Amino acid sequence: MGEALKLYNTLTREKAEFRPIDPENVRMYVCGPTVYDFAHIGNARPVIVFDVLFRLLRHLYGEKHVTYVRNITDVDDKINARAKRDYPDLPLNEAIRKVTEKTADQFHKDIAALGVLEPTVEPRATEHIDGMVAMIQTLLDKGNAYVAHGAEGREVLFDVPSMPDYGRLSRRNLEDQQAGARIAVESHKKSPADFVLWKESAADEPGWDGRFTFDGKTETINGRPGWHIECSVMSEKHLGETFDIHGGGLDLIFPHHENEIAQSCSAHGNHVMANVWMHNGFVQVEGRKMSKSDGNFFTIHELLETENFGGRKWPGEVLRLAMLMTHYREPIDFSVKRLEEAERLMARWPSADPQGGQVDGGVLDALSDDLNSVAAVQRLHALAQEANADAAKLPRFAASAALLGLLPEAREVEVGEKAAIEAAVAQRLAFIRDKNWAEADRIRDDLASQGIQLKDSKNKETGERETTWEVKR
RNA sequence: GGCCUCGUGGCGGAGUGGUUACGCAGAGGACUGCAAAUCCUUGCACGCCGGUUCGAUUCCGGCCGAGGCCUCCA
Repeated sequence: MGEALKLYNTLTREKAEFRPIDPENVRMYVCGPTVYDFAHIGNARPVIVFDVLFRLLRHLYGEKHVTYVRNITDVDDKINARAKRDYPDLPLNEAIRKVTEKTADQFHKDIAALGVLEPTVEPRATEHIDGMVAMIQTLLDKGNAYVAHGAEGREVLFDVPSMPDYGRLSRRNLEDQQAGARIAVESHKKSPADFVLWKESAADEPGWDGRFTFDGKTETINGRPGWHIECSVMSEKHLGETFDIHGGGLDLIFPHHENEIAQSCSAHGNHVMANVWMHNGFVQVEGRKMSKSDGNFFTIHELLETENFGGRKWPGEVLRLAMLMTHYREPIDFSVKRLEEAERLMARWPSADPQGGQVDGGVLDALSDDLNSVAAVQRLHALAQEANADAAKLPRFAASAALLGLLPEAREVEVGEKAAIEAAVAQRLAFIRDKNWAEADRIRDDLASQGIQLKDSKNKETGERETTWEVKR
């Protein structure tokens, strides 16, 4: 038996053994994209990291015993702005639907190319408006929320001081934050840290009828939800009030995850939303965080399909491997050199069928140590070399690579094609015997352009040249 | 100003109180008509200053540097 799974928990800042609440149903929630624009490679990182964790959990607890929820945020003011810009002639709701559908489709296409499995559930914010209204009402009823008049209409705000544990995840103490911080003073808030749960919409903004009872009266506020409430509602709906793992990028610790905890725990009257909180580090460009607001980003799509990065396109599996060559909590400096190294490494890996193969214990132990994909990849590379030398070791390599989602998919070679290749190889050997190098090399180049890699060696006994071949990915 | 993370050779990165992984790239060699692949050999490091210690890259303290969060953000 291998090592027990250990995970680093942002809540405790310690690595500890993972014990699921219910091994029959291990539950994980990861914050997904806001669909208003192409996802960049920094957005891809949590998707890949938690995909590896998802695969590992399925391996450890069984495919049917893991529920992975990754949401799609399709309510957001950035989406509204994009809709107005891109479809000025359409009614707003229609324009918004166009933006979110198009962007979500692109996202799915992009991450599929990165070898990411579909989550068990992929809920959308717009499908959970009723749940949000209900949770907000609960917070109003319990005295954790209040209604105030902001600059753009009425707002339902979360009353941060009503939550004694607030700041536990991010280790912030609100008083100490104030000095030097860029917090805009908004006088309608009782406390500067209070955040929006529901915001009244103007006529040209999308809105839903939220019926709330507060201050002894019931009113309908046509509005839209704040960013944080959706995750509290969707995680509760699909995973329950308390679940095992909540993940996302480092920048979500505060305020997003802190606020989720405040909402969920206040609404549920408990102290734990998720037992383990995991956060991945950033993808950086020249030592700086890659972000849309700074404009220093590359989209997944342009890496896959254009020649904007390093003057060429990059296969999804190379991007995935490049990502896994650094531990998920460390920053990654994204560079051409890094992608090239990943590609070189992978080029030496055999392709094989993972069916029936046993996952290597070393790979499993590495992943079990807080998802140490670096050590896992190194072990995988060693397994690849063993498999290259001894075909009996192929299944182990293949099964291990599949656990990381890095299994090279060999192109199927049909019987007819195989015969043609072998004929060409024989013909080339004949040309070589005649020292007709030009023709021999032409065949070699020809096959290479079809993705067939030739490997020459010398027979030890006879001294004759022998040529084997394989399908390159 | 508050809070957090990090600092190992060209790059990616392990690890340990005392023999300094490993991979990639580089160099040299074997093999080859030339390549590719493969094999062998090889150079290069632990941010700085103190302390503890027989001995510290590893423990403690300080410093310097980098990055992040405190505003939308994976």
